[in-house]
Amino acid sequence: MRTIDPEKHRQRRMRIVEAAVALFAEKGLAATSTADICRAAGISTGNLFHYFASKQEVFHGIFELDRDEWDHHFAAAAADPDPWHALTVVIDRVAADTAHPVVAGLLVEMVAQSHRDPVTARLVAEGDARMVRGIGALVRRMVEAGTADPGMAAEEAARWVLTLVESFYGRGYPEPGRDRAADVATVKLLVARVLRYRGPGPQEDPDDAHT
Amino acid sequence: MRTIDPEKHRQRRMRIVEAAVALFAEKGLAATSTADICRAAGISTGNLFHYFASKQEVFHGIFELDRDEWDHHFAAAAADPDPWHALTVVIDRVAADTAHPVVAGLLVEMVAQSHRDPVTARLVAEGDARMVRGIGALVRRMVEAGTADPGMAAEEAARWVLTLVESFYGRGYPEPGRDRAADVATVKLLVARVLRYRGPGPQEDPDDAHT
DNA sequence: GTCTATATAACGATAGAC
DNA sequence: GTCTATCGTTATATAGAC
Repeated sequence: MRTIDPEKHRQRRMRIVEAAVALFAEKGLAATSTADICRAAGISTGNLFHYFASKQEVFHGIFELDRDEWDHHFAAAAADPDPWHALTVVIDRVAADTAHPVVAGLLVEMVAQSHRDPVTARLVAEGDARMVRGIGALVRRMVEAGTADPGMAAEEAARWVLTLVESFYGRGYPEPGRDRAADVATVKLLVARVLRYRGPGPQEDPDDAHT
Repeated sequence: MRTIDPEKHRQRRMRIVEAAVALFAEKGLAATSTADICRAAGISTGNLFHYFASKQEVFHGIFELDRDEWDHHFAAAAADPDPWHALTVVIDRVAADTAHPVVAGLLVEMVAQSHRDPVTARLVAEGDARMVRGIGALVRRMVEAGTADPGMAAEEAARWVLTLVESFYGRGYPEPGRDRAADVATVKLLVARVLRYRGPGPQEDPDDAHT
């Protein structure tokens, strides 16, 4: 067999993508040069184009990194007997991921590119659909168990949960007064309110009875 | 007096900024050339630099367009005797603004730039602070009137309201199944839940009593 | 104040040696 | 497969005519 390496080629590609991630996050797609990427990846200037036809293709490769990871997470969530607990684990994970400025910067760049590049738009749409599907399955289980009553379709409710969770992306400016752990707790509280969750678990403040 | 035109100069600047808005929204800051902006503004290639020292400065000029407008809106909101009604007007306004793809594209570009340019970060922070202050004042009035009980400080609650409202920015991909009018209604519903609003007005579904 | 012309540098992508 | 060299283009910003 002469066909040399279907796997090694893929690994080389991913190595370039991983080197590009930090640059795209810091400077954006347009302001990052292919020479920058090659330098960060430890390859020579033009060698990138043996693995990708264009700079955009490198950017699109980023989405593959996310995909397998979240498929795995939602498989674990489906195996969790308590759907509310599984949802809090998902929220914690997004919060932990976006605590890295690189991830936060990359996510806003992805969304910005989604507004102008159809391929990126499709990849973002697929990523969102995966999140909505995964969260929606958890919401459905809560509704069927009678612990939540969002008053709308499960996947519709999941989209609004995702909106609250996306507040972790941040706005790019420092917010010294904010405590991330407190924000995570608040998101869980507000998600419970949005889903009208009333099952077991820390869904509302102890001093809930007001006047 | 020889000093010719403090006002005409300002108008010329704003004309250039307005021409640049659509380009920044469509292609992003880095991918938009100053020659593009000059062509759109109807001036010759280098003439832009008589009004702005750099392309970034043109981008920063965009924020001035927003500022006066929202100061005006929140002054009107403060004069509204019903704070919940005033809040729904604010929500309607953001929804209407972001219905334009240009505005939506521009907002995500602003947030993306905020992650890498300190000046933009400050301008975005000031804009957010203005929104939080305005919405927070309305929340405080509801709390004092006893019609809302968010269980947190008014400006903290306002930040979460803003998070829900920002879902109107969109994600850049078409969502054919979505109805914008329905989304606006849902945001108002969820804002009511987040604030635990129980005053007069359409704050919850008629079929609220579940089982 | 507005124009044309251009300095200087860097870009993405390709070609061909090894 | 990886390298060096480079093509052709385009960028921001400036200089100087009018």
